[in-house]
Amino acid sequence: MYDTFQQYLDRKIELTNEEKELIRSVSILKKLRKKQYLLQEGDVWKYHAFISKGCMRMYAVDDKGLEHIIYFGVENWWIGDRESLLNQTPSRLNIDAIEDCEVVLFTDTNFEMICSKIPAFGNMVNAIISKSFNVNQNRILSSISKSAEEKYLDFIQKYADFAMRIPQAMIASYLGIKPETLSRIRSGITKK
Amino acid sequence: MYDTFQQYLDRKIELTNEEKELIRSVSILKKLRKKQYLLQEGDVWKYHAFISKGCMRMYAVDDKGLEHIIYFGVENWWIGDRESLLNQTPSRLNIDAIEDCEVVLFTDTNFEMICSKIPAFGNMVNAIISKSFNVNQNRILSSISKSAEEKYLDFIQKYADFAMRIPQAMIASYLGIKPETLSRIRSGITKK
DNA sequence: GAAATAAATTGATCTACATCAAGCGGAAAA
DNA sequence: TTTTCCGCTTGATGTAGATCAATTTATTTC
Repeated sequence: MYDTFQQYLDRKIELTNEEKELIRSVSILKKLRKKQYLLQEGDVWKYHAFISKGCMRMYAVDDKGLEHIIYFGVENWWIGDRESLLNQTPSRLNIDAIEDCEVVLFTDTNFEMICSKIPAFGNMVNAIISKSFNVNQNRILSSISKSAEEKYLDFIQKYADFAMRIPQAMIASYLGIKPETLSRIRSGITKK
Repeated sequence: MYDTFQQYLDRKIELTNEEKELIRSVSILKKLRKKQYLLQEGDVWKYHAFISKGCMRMYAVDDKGLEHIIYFGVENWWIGDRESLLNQTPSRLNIDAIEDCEVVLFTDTNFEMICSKIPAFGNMVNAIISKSFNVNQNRILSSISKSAEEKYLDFIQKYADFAMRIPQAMIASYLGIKPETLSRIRSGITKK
């Protein structure tokens, strides 16, 4: 279960065996069944979570009870509510498993300890955050400037490797459109 | 001109006089007239920019020539294209001055040097990036889940301190709606 | 492998927002 | 002062996407 994470690390940075062991020693392995929550609205998020297997989503539920997905994560991606973690405030978000999943968790304290003891690790983390920032900025641009069809085409191109693992209704939610609309867009595309 | 930045630093972190001097010694002061570019599409962004006076915007221009504003910055905010900076690729974005502005620039090299020589500064930068990440994530949620009117009300509440300095058409662009629509929303609100 | 449940499609209609176009008021230029 | 421009408003109409509702097609579950 830890293998995927170790391989991920090996691809990103060079570590001594002691460093590897340090990281491993504070890791927490967790399995999640499909539909199981990793984080539930109202709870305070305390971790840094690496997905070693499966597919997850992070979403908010509005006053009308509608779900709005703001993030998907699969193998080798990180997931979590950084806002709740940073401010130690109850999360307004939910994270749950779209498929049976395995995750590697680090408490924030341990994670910070690793970052400071192993600079390469800290740098890797900063790089990931920077990249995520850019991804979000591009998504904002897309959301204010593109049509539903363009957003969908961008999505399946950008996330080609896992897009087919995600139910259409969830993709629609992520794009901010209705499932019916996405269905029509798809049938429109295949006709072309 | 440098005062605003120095005061900003003093509010955020404690520095020795030597450290202050180090930072100051590599700072670049720049004045911008209204409408002047700080970054133009196609150029590679090389800096970290702090706005000490005025109001700026960052935006993309689409194939139809329409501008889409993805960010506003005022006094005490940072601005820049982190994607272009990180990858050293030509920027797809423009940054220009909405009012006459003053900015404090640091080349990326000097900025990294400061971050590593003055850990408190580096930590401050990481905190800013984390916060920006959260801001962007909230904006994504808003954009996929709220009506035009809700987005506008959120905007003027969140950015009450400078919202009135920004032309309505630009606010509309930022929200991903048309100026006519925003005008109608506003007249609808005041009637209530 | 049938029954039950959930996901996706399809049609009819509705609405929020866009588009096109004209006009107004206020600031800047001449 | 007049002229020009620009930001904003207002009206008439168009349209992308939403809503409501009925089926069909997959997936679970027993």
